Amino acid sequence: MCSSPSADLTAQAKIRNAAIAHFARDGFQKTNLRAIAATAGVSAALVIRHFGSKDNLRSVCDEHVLRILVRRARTAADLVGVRDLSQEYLSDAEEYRLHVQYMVRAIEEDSSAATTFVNTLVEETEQLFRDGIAGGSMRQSSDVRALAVLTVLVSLAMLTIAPPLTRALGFERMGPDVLRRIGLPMLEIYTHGLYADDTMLKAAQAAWEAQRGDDL
Amino acid sequence: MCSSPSADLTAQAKIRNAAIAHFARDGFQKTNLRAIAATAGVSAALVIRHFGSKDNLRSVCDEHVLRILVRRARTAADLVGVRDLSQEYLSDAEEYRLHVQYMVRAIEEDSSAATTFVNTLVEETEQLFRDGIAGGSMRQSSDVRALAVLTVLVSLAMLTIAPPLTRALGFERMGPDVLRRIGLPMLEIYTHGLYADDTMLKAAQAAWEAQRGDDL
DNA sequence: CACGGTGATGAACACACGTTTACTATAGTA
DNA sequence: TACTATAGTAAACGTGTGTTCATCACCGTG
Repeated sequence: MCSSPSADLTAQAKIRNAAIAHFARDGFQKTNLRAIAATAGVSAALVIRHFGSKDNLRSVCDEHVLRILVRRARTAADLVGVRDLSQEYLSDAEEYRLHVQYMVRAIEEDSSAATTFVNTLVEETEQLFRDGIAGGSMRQSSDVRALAVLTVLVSLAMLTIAPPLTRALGFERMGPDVLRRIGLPMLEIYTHGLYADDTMLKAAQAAWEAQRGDDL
Repeated sequence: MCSSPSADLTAQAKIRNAAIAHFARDGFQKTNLRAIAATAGVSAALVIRHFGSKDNLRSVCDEHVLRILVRRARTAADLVGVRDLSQEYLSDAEEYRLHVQYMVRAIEEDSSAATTFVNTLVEETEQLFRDGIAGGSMRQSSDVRALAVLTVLVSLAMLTIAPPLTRALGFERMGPDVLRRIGLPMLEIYTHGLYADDTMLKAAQAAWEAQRGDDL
């Protein structure tokens, strides 16, 4: 694929890829142009020359990653939630992980690309759920849209577990092993649930009803 | 409580509270000392005078928030995952939300306080699960530790849903309404599961087994 | 009153970093 | 060859920001 370290790409592409890597790993703020230029093997001035400004470079990276991920999301929409994302993740580790990481950073910073990406995921997931419910492979839900948002949220959270969480699992760094370890319980919950009965659910429903009464 | 805007606290406390608010809202990098000083109603130099450096100010804030949250986590450990955290969240909105937000930022930046906080939560949750399983209120699990990490992860993710996700739900900003809307599906999943049968689980187990074979 | 010690300040310093500028080199082309 | 466009660079500039410095303004105490 195009994951070759620094092939004979155009300088623009090399800079863009370096920027994506840095933004994904360290965030937009912490990354400085000179670092991007260094990994791209060019001068800092050239970055500006080609992209105008750091902000515009971010926009270009946003669009680039967004296009790749959305295409992938659409083609891979034959399985649900954890399964599709984590399978993708496990299959093409490096590049995919980078792009997902990038997009999560974008979500944290609330860029417009993030909105598009999230909306696509949610839309795709919701449709998947409606089909699954109609087809009988999934349980009925009181709020399919909220369910879709929730599963997207959980999937994204799982794919980018923060270091403290991974260490709590006994791993040093995030990786396929971590995902396998934590994906199984997720699927168990998705198939069997977590509680033995519905007392928690009933209690929460009651509490929230009562509180809604208080509020208004 | 101590949530009075700018009572006759000592200057140190005012600065610390202002710093916590800014760090939680904008992150450590983006907030500058002069902004903190402004909301605290003092000069930037005084911040340094009292705390030595911005980094040390962060450490003090870390410990402060950590102490409060850990105490709260221990006393509130009578319910599980979503329930306890979100109930807490809904009951004492402002301050608690601020502290949770702060800690999530700390987790993102992998500070030592975040590690302590996460470990406490996971430990507490795991014990809760073991008790629940023994007592019959919760289902058996193949990996209780991973389950604990997962539920902590999900709870934290839910409490800090990013703007794009909340907008996908039709809300403008995160708040109690969002939490109620997304908490119910979470509890439904926790009690009934998501899938109608265990084909997904079986398939994933098989796929991961096969892939493990490939890897080694 | 004098006088240290403490809380507080504005101005200046130092550095990091995004950006600009002046300049070089290479290559296609009339 | 001369000209223009393109790709590239090093060095300088300007700004934001963490930090230091010299200096007040108190205030309790001898």
